[in-house]
Amino acid sequence: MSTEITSGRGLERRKENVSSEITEEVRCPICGSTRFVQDYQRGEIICEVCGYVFTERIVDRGPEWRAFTPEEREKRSRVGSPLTRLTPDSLVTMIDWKGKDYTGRELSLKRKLESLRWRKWQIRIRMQTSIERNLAQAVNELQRIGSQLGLPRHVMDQALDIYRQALEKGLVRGRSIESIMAAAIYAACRMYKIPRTLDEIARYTKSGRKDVARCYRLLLREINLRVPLADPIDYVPRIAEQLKLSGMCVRKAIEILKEAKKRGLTAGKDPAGLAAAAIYIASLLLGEVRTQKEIAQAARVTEVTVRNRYKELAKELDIKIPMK
DNA sequence: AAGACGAAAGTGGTTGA
DNA sequence: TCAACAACTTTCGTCTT
Repeated sequence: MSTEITSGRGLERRKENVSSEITEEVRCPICGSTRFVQDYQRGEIICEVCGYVFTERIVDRGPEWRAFTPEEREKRSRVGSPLTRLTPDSLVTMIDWKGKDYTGRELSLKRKLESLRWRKWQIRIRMQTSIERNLAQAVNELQRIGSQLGLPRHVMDQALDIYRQALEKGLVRGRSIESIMAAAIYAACRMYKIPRTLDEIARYTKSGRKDVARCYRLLLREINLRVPLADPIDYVPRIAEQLKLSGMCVRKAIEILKEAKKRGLTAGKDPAGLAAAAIYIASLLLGEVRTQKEIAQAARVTEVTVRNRYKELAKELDIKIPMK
């Protein structure tokens, strides 16, 4: 495909493309789907697949729209505190389960069944919309945290999927959307072996690390997530990259860690500390010396931890550290 | 002077009664 | 809910290069 940026015609064509993209080819930024539900009353476009809510308003929908929507929309598009419901439960007609009509007369069996069915659907629909609304908020959080951490798309998808499961199981009720979402993100990172610590993720939330950790454990317990144990090997490339160490050094460090794992030296130890120690040893063996302090900073642990781990590893694996 | 080392006390989280 | 516990951090003094 050739791009004609220099010619006038090319520019025209590009303009056309852009405008047609906006009116027709809208894709959901979360799941990429092109199917949407339009909610004119609220002025929202909702992704049919993942429930993402576009904040852009739908334009030109009847005269009375324009009259009252701007501030309405202002109110609704705000992120943060929950929206006040305009129609409290007391104002909504609720179909009840008693088989009587409004005068108190018994209904026929057929009518009874019908009314039960209606009631069922009413509850279902209401649940559906509350889930959607919650999900829309959650997606906002996901995007915010995810973009700050620079997470790839498939991890965000996984996080959203975990969150939706949690929501459907009613685990979010009574807890903040933010912390459950943070926990889901953490779980997704672990599943895809993307080394992000709980601290890094919790840093971008208002609800501290403790809360996120509690939610994470809740998710593990209630949804049977298959999250592999944190592996120190996953941390190696990132730390080594920060320290500008060679590929040889990375390979050596991984080799050390594999051996350590085989001998059961890694259980219960902070994976970042282990990775740091292995890198330290590898760097000494290969003459690409870095100080304990540098490595500790890159791995986000203290020198003392690096030291303790490296002493342990060197002793147990019989590695002789060459003296400079 | 900088880095490595190790001891001691403190911290936050887990586990089991 | 509490205490015991292991891992990790902080701090600091000493030794080595």
